[in-house]
Amino acid sequence: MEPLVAAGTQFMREVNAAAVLTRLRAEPSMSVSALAKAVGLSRQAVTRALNALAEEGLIEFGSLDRDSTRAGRPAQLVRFRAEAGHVLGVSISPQDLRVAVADLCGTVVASEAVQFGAHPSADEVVRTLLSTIERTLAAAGRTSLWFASIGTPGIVDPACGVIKLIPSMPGLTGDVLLNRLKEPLGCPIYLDNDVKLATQGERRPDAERREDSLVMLHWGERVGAGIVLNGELYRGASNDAGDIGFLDLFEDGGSPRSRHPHGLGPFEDRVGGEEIVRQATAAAGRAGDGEFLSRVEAAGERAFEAVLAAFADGTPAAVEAIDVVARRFAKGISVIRAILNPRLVVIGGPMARCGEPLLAALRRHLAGEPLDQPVLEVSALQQDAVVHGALLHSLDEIERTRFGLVRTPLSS
Amino acid sequence: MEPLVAAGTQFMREVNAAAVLTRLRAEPSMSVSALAKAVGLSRQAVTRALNALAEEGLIEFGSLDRDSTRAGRPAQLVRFRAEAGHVLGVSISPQDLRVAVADLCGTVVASEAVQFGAHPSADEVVRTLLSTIERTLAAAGRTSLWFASIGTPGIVDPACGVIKLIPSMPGLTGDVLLNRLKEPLGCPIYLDNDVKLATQGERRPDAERREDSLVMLHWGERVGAGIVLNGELYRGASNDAGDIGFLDLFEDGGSPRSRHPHGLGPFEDRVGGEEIVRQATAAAGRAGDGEFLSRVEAAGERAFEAVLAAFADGTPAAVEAIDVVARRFAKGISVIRAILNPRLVVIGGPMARCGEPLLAALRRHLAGEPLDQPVLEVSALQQDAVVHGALLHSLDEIERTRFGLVRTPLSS
DNA sequence: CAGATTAGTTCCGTACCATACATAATTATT
DNA sequence: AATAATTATGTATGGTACGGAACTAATCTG
Repeated sequence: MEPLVAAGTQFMREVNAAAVLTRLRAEPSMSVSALAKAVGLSRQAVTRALNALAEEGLIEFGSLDRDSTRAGRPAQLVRFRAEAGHVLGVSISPQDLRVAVADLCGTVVASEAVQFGAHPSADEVVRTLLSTIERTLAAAGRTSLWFASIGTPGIVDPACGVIKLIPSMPGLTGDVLLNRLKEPLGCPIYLDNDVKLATQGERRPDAERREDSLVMLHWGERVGAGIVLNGELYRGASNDAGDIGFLDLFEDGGSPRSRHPHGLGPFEDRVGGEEIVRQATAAAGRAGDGEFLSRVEAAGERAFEAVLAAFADGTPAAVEAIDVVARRFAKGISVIRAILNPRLVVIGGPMARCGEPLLAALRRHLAGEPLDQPVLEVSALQQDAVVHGALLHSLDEIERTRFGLVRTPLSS
Repeated sequence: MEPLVAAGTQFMREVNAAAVLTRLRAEPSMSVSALAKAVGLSRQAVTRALNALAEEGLIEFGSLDRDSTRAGRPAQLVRFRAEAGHVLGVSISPQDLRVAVADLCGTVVASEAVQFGAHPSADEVVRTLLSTIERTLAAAGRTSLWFASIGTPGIVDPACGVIKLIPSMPGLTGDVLLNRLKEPLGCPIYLDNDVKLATQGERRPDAERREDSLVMLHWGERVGAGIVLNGELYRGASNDAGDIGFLDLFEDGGSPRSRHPHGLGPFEDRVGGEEIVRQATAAAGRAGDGEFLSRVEAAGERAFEAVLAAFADGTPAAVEAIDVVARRFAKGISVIRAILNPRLVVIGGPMARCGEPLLAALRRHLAGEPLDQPVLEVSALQQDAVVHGALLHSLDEIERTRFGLVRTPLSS
């Protein structure tokens, strides 16, 4: 409800061009007359708009519609040129790097993933990123890049593109990433927390989006939530809404450990990767499963992944451990439910690999709750969730700034 | 971003009229030239828009600007006719009824409050409501009513104006209220839960509204929350977001009572009015304060209010009791903080009467939290919070439907 | 009282859209 | 095969809203 002003009649044309384009983007191709009928304008108004759009390269007049069985002069087909521009989605983590390029319809035209060695330096990350992006763009063909969205762990301020805190890759703190990518990419760059971007990727794509509400729970070594309400990401007053690692739900003093080991919050401490490993080894010790114990021991830093793999195999100690933390995690979900009442809760992050058995455990622990519980899912995209969310964010941004009504409004 | 279509040049005029009106509403009166400069249109365009608006009765050409010290022809002043229409705000509770009428600028021009006897019947409520509205409207003078918003306890579906569940006044269940008011009021009627309406009243009135986030915690016999995020009320997937009475934070089994007495949720059971009375009598028993005990006893159904009054007087047992529940309540706030990170938390409902001492207790219990905590306030409007929120909602609705850009768009 | 200054009004050209009519290309009918 | 019907496109005309320039109106200043 910004105070738009219709200064001059070209405003009208822009409104109509936006409407025509929006309608056309929903279809592979349409005739001018069909567009006019669908959009509610006269044919000639649509033609004018289409000419302007063709000038911009956003649409293309195709061949005649010879396939139609109907009588009469065949229609001139018009097509949205999805290849007129491309968007980039990037996911950065200490383990790997994922890059994808999509056209303006969201179709992924090229993607690549690169694994890092242990503890890559910031410079290595940036250089690998640049070369990977270059290769991916080359694979996508000669394209103009319109927007790039990048997800990283840690605390990010998307307004100025600055990484505030990133313990797993401290070298990326600040505007390093933005500065070194700005020139090579030559398009607006959006930086945000990976969980928040991934959450946007889980939104409903259809018309009901504005009504949608969902919470994505990243569950791994640490725990964090991305929150989408009324169809848009909610950030919170100081940009850390969804910091549920700091939920303090278990005051019964189950463990005598220090309050916040390694900077973990109370909830993470009771359901995160470290606790899962602890629970699993304890369970294995009770059951006398020396084979499993030594396997976890051998995994060293990757003990958590070893437990997850064992869970997939059905190893009893791992199953028992994950059931223990699932009970605690369910309590977190019930709290989120009471406050937010979301339609959907998606489990993402490493724990998503546990799949349906994990969901079953969570549902079991939630069964006694008095309120109706949200739909529970495991992220279908797994490791690609962040890249996917980043691509969708880029497309949203394009839609808002280039295809939307709010293109050249004069504000009062 | 609805697919608006500019069909015909009159669309342009409507957009411009809306812009002119929006600008004018921010000022007591303005000259045409000043408006043109402020809005970015030519003088003629503004004049045309003003003529149309004057036709509708929304503005008025006033006297010349004789106060101006500047040289030249004095300007013709234009004024927004706030008295062109009025809106109604109503609050219904089992104890009382509050009605207020405001003009289109939100200035309250008449209001009235009526106390009920114990347990009024639905018919009594409706009849009292009708006569009170009639008196209030009469006091406001000859006015046309544009919109009415009504807040009631219980579960309300605002989309269809139906009260789903209202244990304190079961006779109002269903569409009774809507049906009996529709004809006499002769304007759109909006029904919603009282806490949700009151919450909207606490939103920032300024331009930052779209960024604002706040939680209003109704704290009385029962506990519920209203949530405003990104400047708009958040309802949740099944319309019961903020049902924090059902938070289950205290699993240490402090009390051996049955799980959900009187339909109360676990959190309400540990911080609500009944528990406060229990704590207060227990404390008085320990301290041997027989005078206080008998005062509470004598209050009968109003024991909770007696304890609140005692707290205001500084009676030790009441202070002690409220400190106990404040500790528990603070835990609820910290959970809300971790998930939502709101800018502001407002305490409303009966407990708001405890004022600053209560806030001090809550802040004390929150001091140890690792995350920065939101601003804590007590509702300044107290019992008028719901009427105020209802008025604001009515005005918002008017702004959206009559003053906004989205007036007569053709949708595709 | 003349000139300066600011405000409001009138006229005209431009741009947009809608309606109506003419033309083009195809299918169905005779 | 010629003609009618159908559908899509292209072109002319009229109405309306905007902006700019020129003009009129009302006040102040010297």
